[in-house]
Amino acid sequence: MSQLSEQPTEGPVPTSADVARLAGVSRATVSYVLNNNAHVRISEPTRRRVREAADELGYVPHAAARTLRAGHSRMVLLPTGNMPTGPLHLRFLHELEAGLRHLDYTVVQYGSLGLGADDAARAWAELRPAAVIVPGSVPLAPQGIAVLRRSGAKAVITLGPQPVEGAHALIMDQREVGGCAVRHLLERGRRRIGVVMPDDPGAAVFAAPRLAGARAAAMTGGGRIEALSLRYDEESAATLAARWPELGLDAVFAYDDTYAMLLMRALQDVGVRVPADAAVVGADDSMLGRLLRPRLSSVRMELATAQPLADLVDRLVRHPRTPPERHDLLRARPVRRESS
Amino acid sequence: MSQLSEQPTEGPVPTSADVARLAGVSRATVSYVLNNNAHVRISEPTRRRVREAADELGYVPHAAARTLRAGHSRMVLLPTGNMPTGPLHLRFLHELEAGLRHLDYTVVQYGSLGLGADDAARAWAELRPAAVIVPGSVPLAPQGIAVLRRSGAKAVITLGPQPVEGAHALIMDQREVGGCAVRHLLERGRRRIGVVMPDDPGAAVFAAPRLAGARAAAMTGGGRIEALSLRYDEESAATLAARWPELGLDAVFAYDDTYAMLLMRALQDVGVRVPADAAVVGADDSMLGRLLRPRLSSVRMELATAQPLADLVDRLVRHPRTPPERHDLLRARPVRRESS
DNA sequence: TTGAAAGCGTTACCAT
DNA sequence: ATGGTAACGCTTTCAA
Repeated sequence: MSQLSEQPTEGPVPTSADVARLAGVSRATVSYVLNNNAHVRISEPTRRRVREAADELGYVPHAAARTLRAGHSRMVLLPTGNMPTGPLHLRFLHELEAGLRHLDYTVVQYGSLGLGADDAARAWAELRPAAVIVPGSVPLAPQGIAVLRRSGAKAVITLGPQPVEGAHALIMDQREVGGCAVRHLLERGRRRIGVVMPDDPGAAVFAAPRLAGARAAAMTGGGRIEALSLRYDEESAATLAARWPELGLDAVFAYDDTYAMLLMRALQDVGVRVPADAAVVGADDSMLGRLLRPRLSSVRMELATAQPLADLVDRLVRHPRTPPERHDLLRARPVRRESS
Repeated sequence: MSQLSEQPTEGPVPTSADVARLAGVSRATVSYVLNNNAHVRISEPTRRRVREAADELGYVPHAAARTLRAGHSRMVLLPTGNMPTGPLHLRFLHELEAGLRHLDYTVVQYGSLGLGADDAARAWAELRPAAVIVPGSVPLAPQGIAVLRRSGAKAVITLGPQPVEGAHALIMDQREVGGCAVRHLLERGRRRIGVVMPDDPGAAVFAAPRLAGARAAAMTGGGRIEALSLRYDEESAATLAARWPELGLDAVFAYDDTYAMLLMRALQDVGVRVPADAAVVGADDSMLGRLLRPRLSSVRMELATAQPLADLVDRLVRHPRTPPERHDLLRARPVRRESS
C-alpha cells in the first residue's frame, strides 16, 4: 500500500531520476537494478532501496525514451482493417499476440481502415516498429514496404490470401477453400457448380481467391463453375433463388456458412430441394451449419499454431536480411453433412 | 519517384538532421517546415527544398522522439481482451478510431488477454498514452487507474456494462437488453421466463447484467425468472431442452440470437413447439433470426454514434481534471417476429 | 560497487 | 528569415 494513492491527480510523472533521488543512488544504478543488468553487481540492500523507491513513486519506465536511446523498439505492429472476425482468426490472433509478448515484444494493433496505402505505411513507420504484420485486408504497396524498411522496421510480413512482393508472407491460401469445396461436390457427382461471390467489399479479399480455387478444381475434375453475386440480405437471396431453375446448376459453394444459410433458406422458400435439386456447401464449419436442416456441409479450416510464427517473427527481427519467406498456414478439408 | 528505391535494405534511418543537411538548412528549419509552424516565416524556395529533401530520403518523423520532447503523446490506447465481435461493436470501434484519428490522435489497440490487471496497467502506462479506453472485458482495478494517471494519462475511460470507480465511463448498460426482452415477453402474456446464461467466461461480462435487468423487469411486471446455464454446443442444448417440461416455463430469453438458434433447434427436436409451448427471444437482431422458422424475435441494440465520443475523449484530454462522467450509449428495443 | 556524462531525434526558445 | 542550443527520459561506456 502506497500512501500516495490519495493524490493520483495532476503532477509531474516520476522519472528514474526521481527514483534515484529517493533511493539515494545515481540514475545509472536505478537502470541497472530495474533492468536486472547482469554485467554489473549491485549490493542487495541497494537493490531493495531502489525497488522500494520505484514502488513508492509508482514509477513506470518511459517506453519512448528507452526506444530512442536503444535505437530500436520492440514493438510489433499489426494494422487492422476489415479483419475476419471468426473464432478461428481471433484465436490465432490472440495466440500470436501471446507468443510475441512472451518473447518480450509489445504487440499493438493499429486501426487503418479508411487510410490509403501510403498514408497508412507512413503512420505505421512513425511508430518505428521492429516488425509489421499486415493483413491482406489492409492495403500495402511495395512502396509502403520500402517506407517501413527505411524507417527501421526489421521485418515486414503480410498475413493473408496472397503474398506481396518484397515482404515475408504468412499465407492463408483461400484458393484451398474453394478447391476443397468443389472437389467435394465433384465427388458427390455434381458438375455444374455455382460459387457465391459476396457483394461486400470486406469479403472481396477472400472471395476472389476462393473462386479461383474453385475454378482450378473444376478444370481438373471436369466441372463447370458459375460465379453468383449475392448481397447479404433476403431480397438478394430471393432473387438468386428465383433464378435457380434457369441457371441450370446442380450445386453451389456458398462462400461461407452464413451465406449458405441465407441462400439455403431462400432456395427452400421457392421449393428448390436441398440437396436433391441443389447441393449446398458452406465454409467455416460453424455451429450454424449443424443446426440447419438439412445439416449444412461445410469446409473446415485449420490454422497453424501461432507460437512457431511468433518465433519466426523473432527470428526475422534478429536477422533482418533474411530473404522473403513464405509460410502456409491454412488447411481446408470438407465436412460432409446432409446438404451435399 | 525517388531513385533510392533500389536500396530499401539495411542502412541508417534518415533523421531530420539528414534532411537538413541535404536541403542545406538547419534542423530547426526542417522542423518548422514539416510541421507547418505558423509562428515562423520560411521562404517558399526553402520550404520546397526541405520537402524535396524529405521526400528523397523517405524521411518519416520519429514519434517517440517527438513524444519525449513534447512531454506527452497523442496516443489513445484501447486495450482489448474478449471484445464482442458483432458488427454493431465493430462499426462503433471503427467510428471511434476514425473520429479520434480525425482529431489527430493515434489510436492503438493493445491485446491484453491473459494479463493481470496490474501487469496490464503497467504495460499500458509504459506507452505514456494521452488517454486509455478500457473495455469492460479487460480487468482494470482502481489501482490500475492510479498507475495510469501517475504515468501521465490525461483520461482513463471505461467502456462497458459497468463503470469503474474513479474513471470516466462509457456505459453500454446490458441490463436494458434483459429488461427489454422480459418486458416484451410479459406483454405477450408470458410469466415464467427462463434466461439463458452462457457457460463461457467471455460472455459472462454481459450475461450477468442481462440477467439482472431481466430480474428487475420481472419484479416490476409480475413475472418469474429462472437462470438457465447453457454451453454453446448441441449436447448442452439437448439436455436443457429435455428438461423443458419439468422446468415449468413458458418463455425464454436466450442471451443472443446464436444461443437462441441453438436452443430453438433443440426445443423443436424434442417436440416443444415455438412459440406455443415456449416463446423464444434472442438479442442482436441479426440476419440469423430472420432466416429461422419460426422467425426469431429479438432485441435490437443501438449504439450512440461515435463521433461525439471522440470529441468527448478530446475534451477530457484537454481538461484532465474533469470529474468522472458517465455516458449511456446503448438503447434496446424489442423486434417481434414469430417466435414470441 | 557506484557516479558522471554523452547521446538517441525532436522541437522551442533565443540569437543572429 | 534562419540557425544554434538545450532539454525531454533513458541506457551505457568510462572513470573513480
